[in-house]
Amino acid sequence: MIEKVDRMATTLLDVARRAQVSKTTASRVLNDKPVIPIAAETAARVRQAAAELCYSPNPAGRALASGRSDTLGLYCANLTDPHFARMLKATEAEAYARNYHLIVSSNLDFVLAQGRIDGCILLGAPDTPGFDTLPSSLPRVFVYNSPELRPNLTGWSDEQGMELAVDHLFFLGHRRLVALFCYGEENYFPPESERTIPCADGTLAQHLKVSGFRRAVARYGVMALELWDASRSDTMVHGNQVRNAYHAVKRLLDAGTPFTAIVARNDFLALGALRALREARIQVPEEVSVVGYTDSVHADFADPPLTSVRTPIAEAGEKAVATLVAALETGQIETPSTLLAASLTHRLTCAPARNG
Amino acid sequence: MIEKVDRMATTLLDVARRAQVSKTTASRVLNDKPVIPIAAETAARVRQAAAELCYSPNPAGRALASGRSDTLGLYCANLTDPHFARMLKATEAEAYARNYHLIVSSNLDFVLAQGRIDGCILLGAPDTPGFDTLPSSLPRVFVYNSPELRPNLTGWSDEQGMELAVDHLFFLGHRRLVALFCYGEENYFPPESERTIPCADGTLAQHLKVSGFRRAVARYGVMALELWDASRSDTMVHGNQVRNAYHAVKRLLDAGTPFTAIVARNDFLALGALRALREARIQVPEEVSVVGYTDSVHADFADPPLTSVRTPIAEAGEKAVATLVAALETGQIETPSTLLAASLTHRLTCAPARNG
DNA sequence: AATCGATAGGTAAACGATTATAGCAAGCCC
DNA sequence: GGGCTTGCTATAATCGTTTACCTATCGATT
Repeated sequence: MIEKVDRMATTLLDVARRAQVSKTTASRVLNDKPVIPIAAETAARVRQAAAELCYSPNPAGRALASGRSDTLGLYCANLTDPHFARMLKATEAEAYARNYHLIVSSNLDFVLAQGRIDGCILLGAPDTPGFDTLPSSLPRVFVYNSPELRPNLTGWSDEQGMELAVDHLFFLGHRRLVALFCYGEENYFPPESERTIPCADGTLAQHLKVSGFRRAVARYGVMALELWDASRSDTMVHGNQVRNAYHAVKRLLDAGTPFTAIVARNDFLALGALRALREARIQVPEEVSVVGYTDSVHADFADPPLTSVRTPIAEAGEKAVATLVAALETGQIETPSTLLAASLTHRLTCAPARNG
Repeated sequence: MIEKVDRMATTLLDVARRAQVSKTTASRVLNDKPVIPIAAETAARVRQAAAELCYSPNPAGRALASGRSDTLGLYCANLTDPHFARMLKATEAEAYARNYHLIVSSNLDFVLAQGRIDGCILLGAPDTPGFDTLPSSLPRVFVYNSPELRPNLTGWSDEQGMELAVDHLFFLGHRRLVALFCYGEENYFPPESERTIPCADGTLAQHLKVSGFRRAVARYGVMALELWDASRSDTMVHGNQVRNAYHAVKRLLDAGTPFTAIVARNDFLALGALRALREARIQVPEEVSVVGYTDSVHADFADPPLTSVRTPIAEAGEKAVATLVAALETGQIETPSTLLAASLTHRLTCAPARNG
């Protein structure tokens, strides 16, 4: 049996009594809402009483009366994703800086329960399963990779990110590039219709990266080989991706195909490539340059440390909070959209091409 | 200006009206609390009305009236710690399985605000700064490494974990062990008084690991060398730890000191050791075995994949939820304590000793 | 016919805030 | 001195629930 605990928490009434004023006055002082002027001396008395009693308002009472909770919801299907972890800290800090709280959950119902939050940040595209239950009056920001502006979006373009990688290699003199993607059978080049791979979180896994790579390659007119390895991009078994990429690159080397740089669709594939190169005694970056994608925790501990495209997910989280708060304070439901730029984290796997 | 949005949410009263009963009856049906018998036909009518209106109770109203929120708080100072991420998922799942919600935050005030949660799980020892503000009536579970049972603890012993590593190596025939710790100058052996290194989160960083190592080593009578590298254990600059361990092991090899296995205080130090061994063309595990600690995400992607002591943090999270829920349902404030066992995740860096 | 014990369900008072509205002085003008 | 500001404070309704307590009906028993 759960008993009603006698919490004996100090309430607004306690504060008011101690300060010899009414609840109204106490509330107004503490919320600093000078709709009506309040004598400085009175205000000081209230504040002191609150401090002495260690008063902190009951969130439930406040939410019920005011209709808002000063809380933002952050939904992410997979809380253990390190990519998400990077966003989390920045987002929370930004929310607190703006005097909002943040609820983090992978349970959509919880996040969206009536009145628990004033607005929400959702990792994933608007057509993610479950997002259709969003109350229409709830301000929202979707955070995901998108090549173009969409309603209520704060995101970045993986197309631009991939172009960045190719740009960098091109300017280092590389003219023979290999791209590592994952899909279907090795070296299987999927038809157009198959290139859009939906992820579990509703985002499109890599077709933006593919098109970004191709666009950049076409612009510079460099030679490019796409290696499609056997692991699905949406499998969570990253170890498999490392292994598959290792084998793909190994075979490429055995075949004697000439190339001076590798661009990978994610850091796991890049890790596999590094392993194959090391085994073949090919120096990175002196002989071959490698660029990963995502700038995950693994990039830093690769040997040598991996240069990687950094998706601006932390910045997206901050921006999403700012956007949401602005909307709430102006009473808007629709939020303006933003596209942030991916950047490149330079480590030790890129160098000028030798025979460039 | 924030305006009071006309949320038009369906309320209990709407349900009651539609089902032609009073709020009381509707509430009783929906909460399934048969303190008073209710006609099956009436209950069905209420449930149907609720379903038709997509009713979901307002958490604020419920919390205010009942004095509880069916929500547990999970506090962790650093949400981006991958070690914590591993716990998070399991904890959330366990909470939902028991019909509780989970609020995750690195903001203690938020977690502890009056009435927001019914109980809390706190990562860190009870003497962590800030924990002294916990309301005395709030059931709590501390999750941290402890060598012995303490009040309100759900944890594990790093002493036991370290012994496990030594056990394993001993049974594989290893008799000359090297332990990698981090503190002070390299090869500096700190006096007893300095061995207790408090971490940012209030836990004791490694003295349990040191004593666990020594105890096991003494039991088996094997040769042991402790390498204390220059990086502080509480620095978040893991890259430095990798580098320092690399240099420490490199120097050890250059000096020709004989050993057949390395035990590291964490996976970063083990990564550095692997690097030094590889550079010296020493085969792992054929010539030297290596055991890491924490079983972090990096262990899986090390080359070769690193055998590592797995701290039961995910299990601790689950257990903490179970403990807390049990306490809440019996109206207790104190929670029983549990010590879970660390285990060993076998990968590819351990093999029988050659000259064992 | 009065009483009683179930059973089924309603009334109304909390819970802790916010906030519209009313109230009360004092000062000022004509 | 009546009316109108201006400056402050109090009363009371409200938010959406839960829950202690009360009422009504009905058949069975005294």
